[in-house]
Amino acid sequence: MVYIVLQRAAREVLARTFGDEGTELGPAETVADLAAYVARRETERPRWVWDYTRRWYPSLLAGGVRVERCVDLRLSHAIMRNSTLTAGSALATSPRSAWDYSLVVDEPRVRDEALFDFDEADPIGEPDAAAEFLLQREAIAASADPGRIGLLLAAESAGALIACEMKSAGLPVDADTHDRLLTDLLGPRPRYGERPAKLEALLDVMRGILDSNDVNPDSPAELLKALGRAGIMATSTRSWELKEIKHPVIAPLLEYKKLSRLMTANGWSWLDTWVADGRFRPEYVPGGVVTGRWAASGGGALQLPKQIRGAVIADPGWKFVVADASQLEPRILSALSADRRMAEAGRGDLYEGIVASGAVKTRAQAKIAMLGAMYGATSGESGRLMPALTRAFPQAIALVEAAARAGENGEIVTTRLGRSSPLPGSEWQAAQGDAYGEAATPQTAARARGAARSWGRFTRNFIVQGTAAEWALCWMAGLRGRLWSLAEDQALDRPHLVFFLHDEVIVHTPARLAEQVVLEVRAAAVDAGRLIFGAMPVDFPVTAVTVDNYAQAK
DNA sequence: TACCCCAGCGCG
DNA sequence: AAAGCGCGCTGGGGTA
Repeated sequence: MVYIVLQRAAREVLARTFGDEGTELGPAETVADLAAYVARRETERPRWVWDYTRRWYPSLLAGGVRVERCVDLRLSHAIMRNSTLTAGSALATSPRSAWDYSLVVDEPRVRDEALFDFDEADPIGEPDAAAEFLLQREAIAASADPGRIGLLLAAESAGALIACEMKSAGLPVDADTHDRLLTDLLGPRPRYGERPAKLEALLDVMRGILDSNDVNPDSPAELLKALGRAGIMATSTRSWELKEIKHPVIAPLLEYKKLSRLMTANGWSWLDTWVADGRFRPEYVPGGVVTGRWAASGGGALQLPKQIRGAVIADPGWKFVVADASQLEPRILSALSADRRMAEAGRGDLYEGIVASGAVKTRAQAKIAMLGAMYGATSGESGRLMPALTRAFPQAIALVEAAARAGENGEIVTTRLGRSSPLPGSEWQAAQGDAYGEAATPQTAARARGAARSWGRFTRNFIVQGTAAEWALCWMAGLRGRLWSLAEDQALDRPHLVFFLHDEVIVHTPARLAEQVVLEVRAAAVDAGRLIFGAMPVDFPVTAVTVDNYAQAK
């Protein structure tokens, strides 16, 4: 494997080539035309090593240059700084440096988005990418499990490439259809600052029932008061609480809230702001969530409501292949814990399998029980089902229980591939101290216990959600390679990823290749399971459908 | 005016 | 069903 480390200098880019052993191959090169250089050396199939993919790759993509693989030094650094698999390495024990700052929200240098669009060196000074690269290679080599951490870093870096490519391609959104969907539900687009007809009509109905002409349903505090005056003693205006109340105003109010939400979050102004040239281009943020899931910013990409998915329409002659990993997190749990009985139950529909095992009576119960096991439910139906689930699958439940105990004790937990949880913050530590200190009271003890359990629920879920995120990254990285091989056209004329949502992807593909894409999506899922869990016989079935618009996928 | 926090709800 | 995990966005309402 050849690694080419790119480094911004004052006016140009410096490229240094390294071999597997960390030995430098040949002299450093000064690069004037980066896109041309990368395109030329990409034929060697190197790993491009750079500080931050989002800083380098968009301009390459804009120049028509796609790369197969990279090392994102900042994302890799963030993982190895915390991972129990690299604890004790020079990287993990060194003081915080520039390599630690990019993912810290409060860090002033990243507040300025322009920094990343800027094709020049950071005026504050460029950290030495080659030195960091060698430090990382050393940490991987000395790791307790180089294979796992290496796979995680490769998958994370592939994710960084995919995030840029998806933004570059964009998700196709049809403005006219979006407008029609809104008009059907809300009435025609109102003038700025006005409510659409449907909301206005519902408001009239509510005001009539409440006998109040100035109630503002958009203000929870005001609404609560108005409900109180009408004799409705709710403690909040949350929909699920209102649903339990029998009163004529509830039905129009719930409908108002639903439609109002659509209007504000994904209405006309959403389209104006976030969709341009028929494409929705959110900023995906790999590693943006503490568990390793992606975050996104700009238009709420990961919350695209079902109501408007019909406006996500494939180009003429193209299709969407919408694929999601069925029941991913419980399957991850059975693989992580090597619980063969749960793996057996997951041969087909996992929840039906749990019913067949005799643990619970209905599919709905199986689902609630599994969610409770992974989230740490203690009460309600979910809590009541736990003992039966534990009897049926002791090995799987023991794994999440151990993770919960670790968190309650303030310890770290680690995913399958090596992403470790953060330590609880100083407030948490202080609360634990208060429970035993001289000033301890029943109140401080209860607060400490509550905080401990809460952190335990976090670590319990961390290993499952985090390992599921690793699976999804491996799935998507493998799929990206497979899609690329399906055609010989220009990048955007080949099948390509346009959307990712934790356990679901959308591929935009020429219609003639859709059937093949479905096969690749499934094959990539099989690969991902093998890569991460080896011979452990856990199935990761994928539901994949070929559609013209996103709403047609269930 | 510019921020910050909260309540509420969308997604997995 | 409304207890338990992780997010981002909006409008309201407060403070500086």
